[in-house]
Amino acid sequence: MTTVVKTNKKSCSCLSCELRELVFSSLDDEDINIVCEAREERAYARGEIIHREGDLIHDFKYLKTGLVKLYKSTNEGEEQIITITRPLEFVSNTNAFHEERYRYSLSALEDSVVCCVRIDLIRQLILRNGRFALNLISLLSKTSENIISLSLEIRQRNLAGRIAYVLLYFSNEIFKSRIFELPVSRKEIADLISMSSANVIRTFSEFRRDGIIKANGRTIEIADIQKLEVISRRG
Amino acid sequence: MTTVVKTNKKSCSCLSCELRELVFSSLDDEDINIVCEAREERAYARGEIIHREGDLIHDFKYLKTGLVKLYKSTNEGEEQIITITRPLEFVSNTNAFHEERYRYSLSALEDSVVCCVRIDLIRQLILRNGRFALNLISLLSKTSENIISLSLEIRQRNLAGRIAYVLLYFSNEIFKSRIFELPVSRKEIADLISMSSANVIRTFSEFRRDGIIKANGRTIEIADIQKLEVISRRG
DNA sequence: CGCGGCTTTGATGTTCATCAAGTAAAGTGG
DNA sequence: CCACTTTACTTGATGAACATCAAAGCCGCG
Repeated sequence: MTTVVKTNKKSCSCLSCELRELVFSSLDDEDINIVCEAREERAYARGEIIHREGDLIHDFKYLKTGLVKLYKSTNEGEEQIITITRPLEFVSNTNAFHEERYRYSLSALEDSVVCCVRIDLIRQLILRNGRFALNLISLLSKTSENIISLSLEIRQRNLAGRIAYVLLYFSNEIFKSRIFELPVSRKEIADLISMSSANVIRTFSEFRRDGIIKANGRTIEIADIQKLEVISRRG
Repeated sequence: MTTVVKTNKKSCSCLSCELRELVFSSLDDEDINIVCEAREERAYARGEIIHREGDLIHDFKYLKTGLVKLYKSTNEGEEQIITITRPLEFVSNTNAFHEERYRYSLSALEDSVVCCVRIDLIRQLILRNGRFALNLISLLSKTSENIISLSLEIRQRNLAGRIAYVLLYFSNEIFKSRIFELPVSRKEIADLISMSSANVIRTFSEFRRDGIIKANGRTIEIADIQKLEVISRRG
C-alpha cells in the first residue's frame, strides 16, 4: 500500500535535497521551508497506481525515485502508454495548470517515491517568484517536448524499428547500461508502440535469433548495438 | 513575400487587441505599451514558411489570424505533420523556454498574421509579473496538451477512423461548419495521420461512394455526420 | 498446487504500402 | 495567353506488413 513518509519538520530535508537544484533552485531558504512543511512524500510499490485519469488534481507531483508510466485507457479497455520516465520529469503535471482533473493515469513500474506539494502553493510561488516561474516553464516545456518527440520517433518507424528504438531508449535513457531488467511486459511495449503483443514478442525472438539481443524473460542484453541502431534508423 | 506591418506607436493597438485578453490579460496598460512598442507583426502568404526547424528562436510568436501547420522533416525527406491550428495556439513556442532553436517548422496554410515579441521581453515579464507567468503556463500547457491528445487519438485508429477523425476535426474545431475548403492536400493529410497518400485518397473515394461526404477537389461537405462519427469511434 | 495471466510460435486473413499508369489541375516561362 | 512542365489526384493490381486466432508452455501468486 501507499506509504506516507512523515517529514521531519525540525531539519527540513528539502534544503539539502538533491532535487532542489532542479525544481526549486530559485527559491530562497524561507520559501523552501514553506514548501518543505507543506509537502508530502508518498511511496508507491511497483504496480501501484499513483493517480487515475479523471481524478481531481490536488497536488503538484514530481518523481523523486523510481520509474513510472503515463497512460490513457481507450474505449476498448486497452491502454495507450504515453511515456515511461525516470525522475525528474513532471509527467503528470503538464495539465495541472489549465485543468481540474488528470487526463492520464500514472502508475509505478518500480517502487517509487513521489513528492507532492499542494498545487495552490505552487501557484502562489509562481505569483511571487518570477525566477521560479521561469524555471518551471522551462521544466514543463521540456516534459511535454519529450512526450511529443517520443511519439514522432515512434510513429515514423515500422515494427522492428520501433522495437529497436525502444530498446535503445531503455538502454541509453533509462538504465544507461547494455544489460537491464525490462520494467515492462511485452504487452506494455506493445501498448507503447501501438502494435500487437504477439508481434512484439515475435520481433524479440527474431532479434534473439539474429544475435542482436540476448533475452531471458525480462532480462535484456544488447549484444549488437550497431545492428540495433541500423534497424532503428532505417525502420 | 513576408510583409512587416509597422506598428503605429502613437495609439497602441494592443490596448484594444481582441487577443490581449487571452495572452496578455494580466499586464497593466504600462506593460502592454512596452510589449506593443517591441512587437512586430508579420504577414505570411499561404504556403510561406514562418520558421524552420534549427532556426534560432528570437521571438515569442503567436498567431493572430490564419491557419498554420507545425511539422518535422524526417530523415527520408518526408514531412511529419504535428498539428494544424488556428489562433491562439502558440504552436511554435513550447520549446522557446528551454531551447535555443526551433525543433519543428511552421508554415502558413492560409494567409496568416503572426505577432512577434522578443523572447527576452517575455522572460522579463514573467520575472516581474506572476499573474502573467501563471497565465502563460496555462496557455503553453494547453497547447502541448492539444498536440499530445491529437497524437493519441490518431494512433488508436485505423485508416478509415483516422480520416473520419480528421474530417470531424476540421469541421468541428477549425471551420465550425459542415462545408469547408480543405486547407491541405491529400498528401498532407497522409503526413498528419501517418498513412500513404494513395490510401487517403482511396478512403475519400469510398466515403464519397457511401454518401458520407461530398468531395469536389478540396471542397468537402459532410453529408452523413452520424456515419462519420461511428467510423471515427470504432475505427 | 491450481488458476489466470503472460509468453511463445504457427497459421491465416486483413489492412495497408507500393507500384504503375492515367487524368486533372496548377504553376511557369516564352 | 498559350504551350509546357510539374504537381496533385485517382484507381487498380500486387505484395508486404501486421493483426488476429489458436494452442501450448511457463511463471507467479494466492
